[in-house]
Amino acid sequence: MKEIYSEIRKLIPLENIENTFESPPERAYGDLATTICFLLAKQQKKPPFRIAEEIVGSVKLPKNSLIEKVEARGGYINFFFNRAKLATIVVAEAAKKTYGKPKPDRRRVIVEHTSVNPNKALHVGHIRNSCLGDAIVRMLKFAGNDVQEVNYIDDSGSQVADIIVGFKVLGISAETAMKFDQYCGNEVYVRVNKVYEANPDLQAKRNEIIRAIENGNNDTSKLADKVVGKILSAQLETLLRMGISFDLLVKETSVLRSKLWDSAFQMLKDANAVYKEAEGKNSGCWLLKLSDRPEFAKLENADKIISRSDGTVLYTGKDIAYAMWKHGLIADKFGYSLFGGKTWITEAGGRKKGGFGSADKSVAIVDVRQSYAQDVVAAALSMLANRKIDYNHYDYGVVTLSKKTAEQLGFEVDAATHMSGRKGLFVNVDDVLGALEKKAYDETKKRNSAAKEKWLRDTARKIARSALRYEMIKIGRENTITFDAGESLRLDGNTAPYLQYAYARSLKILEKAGKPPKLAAPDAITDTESEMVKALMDFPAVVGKAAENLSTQEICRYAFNLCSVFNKFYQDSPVLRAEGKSKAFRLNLVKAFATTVEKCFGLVGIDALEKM
RNA sequence: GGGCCCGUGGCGUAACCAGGAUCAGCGCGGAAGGCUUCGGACCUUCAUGUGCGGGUUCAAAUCCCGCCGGGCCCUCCA
Repeated sequence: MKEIYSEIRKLIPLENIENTFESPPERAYGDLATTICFLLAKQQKKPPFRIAEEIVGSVKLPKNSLIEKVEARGGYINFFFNRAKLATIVVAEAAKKTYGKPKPDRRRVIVEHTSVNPNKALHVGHIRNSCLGDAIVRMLKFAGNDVQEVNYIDDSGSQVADIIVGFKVLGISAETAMKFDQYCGNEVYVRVNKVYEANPDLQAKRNEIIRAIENGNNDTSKLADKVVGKILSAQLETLLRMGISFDLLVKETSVLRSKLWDSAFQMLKDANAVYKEAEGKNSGCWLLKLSDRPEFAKLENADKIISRSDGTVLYTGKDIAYAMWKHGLIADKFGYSLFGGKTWITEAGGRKKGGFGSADKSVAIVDVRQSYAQDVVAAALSMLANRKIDYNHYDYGVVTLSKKTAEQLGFEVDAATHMSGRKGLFVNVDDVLGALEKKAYDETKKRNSAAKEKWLRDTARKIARSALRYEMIKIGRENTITFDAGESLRLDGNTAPYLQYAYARSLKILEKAGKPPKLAAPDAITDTESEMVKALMDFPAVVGKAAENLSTQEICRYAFNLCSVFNKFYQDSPVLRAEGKSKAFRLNLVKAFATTVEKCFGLVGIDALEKM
């Protein structure tokens, strides 16, 4: 690519011209365009088209240049390359492992995602978070960052207490043949909430249980720890089925029991960031001082309660302590132990261990409804540090259920509706994956009737999870997703299987061809070949921009376009039956395609299948 | 009272942040076609669209202001 840009620079020695390149909308307008004349028009007070004409008039093309023609058109300067030469350069570049890799950013980044209350199974809303988070982890790793993938376990909140109420107070059996997270979320939690409605006094019991869990070291807290562990394992099983796992699980009880909160609270007091309310309705509470900050000043009651009048701490308070740990603003008080595989968990009795926390940057994947709470955390950090804290709330829209799907679950609604764990109005990820896997299995078997059962299952599993992941991250993060059980089972059109299929086809060609011959410039180049080259040429810019914005959507869009161009190419340009230079070129083009698609897959978490 | 997000053909989305060249792309659904083919989870063609009103600009889906619809958030829940 550099080669191309430096050629242009030689012709048109203007500053910053590299940043003004874009793809022309139509092939008749050339292969690359610059918008620099529109910028110059403002400075020079001349119409853009005149400047373009002047510049083009002064250009003298050397012989044998990569650039064959330069044209002014409506203020744009369009470059026409020798397409065969350009193709050779691009294909050679794109086949390299390093193609598209940005300059490495070595900073340590903590990405927190999923963070589902450990009292239920993951539903389709939670999985949007996990899919985004895992893709962001992948993108940051690609960019060279040292990434810690963390899941925050809110094991001291009321939702866990509700389950314990069910077991301990209502005497619901803890034995079940169901997957344990589903049993607790679908059955126990819903039942307990029904009892609350009929018998509000029971809620006092819950508050007792919450306090016992916070204090730790008693029968109730031990039971809660055990139940949480079992639910958490079941949740992680679902995530593993999605191809997602963590480096660390941070339990909220650890924030309390390790005294991390106490230290954080003391630091907040020392920094004069909090005060105790002496009178009024908030008497006895500790509040975070936000009223003098411009982003909160307009609120009616700007200051935020972080500690209750009975001395217990609110969620936001614990979140502040946790954020301080993320950024190394506080000493690491956690003990750590292994929680299966390579995943660590914070544990009161665990050992001291360096290497966690103290990141240069953190990204919290949390849905948009918590923007205010996240702003409070960020504000607290800035009050405590004398440097800029790179704390990022990555927000995204929620997932709602379509009218039809809600009705299928037995609820009467007049439109798409929010999910509710309390009411039992939700769709579990396990169920969606199950249905997707079944469908993918049938489709795969149709095409590979002789294949082994194990391979079929494995392939179906990979198709299913890729499809679900892609569905969750291919659209803009600010959009609300309306989940429809029927609609989501599609495996054609703009879906992961479409991409996987294109990839599998390309590998088949390469496999049949044997070792690809050495790349040589073809004598001529067809339109579809040229479109392939153009798509491959766009890769570095797309990845660079997507990594900078942490935009999963841009990678998805690029990958879809690339595969779609490949399918067209595949349709009208035979590779194996081509001859001589053309065959050599096409094979290398296919190879470059496969390599680039693999990178896209790696970035967003789609499985690259050789066969499907 | 304050703040955030969304509004693009029947449905779902892209382009908006960093305004530009064309039929405003694409997928689903609808209509019509394509296997003497390296795998039809594919390809080709057609129909239908920027919520409303102003402003800025040579140029607005994009920026600014005001409406109208929908969703969300703003202290002892998480």
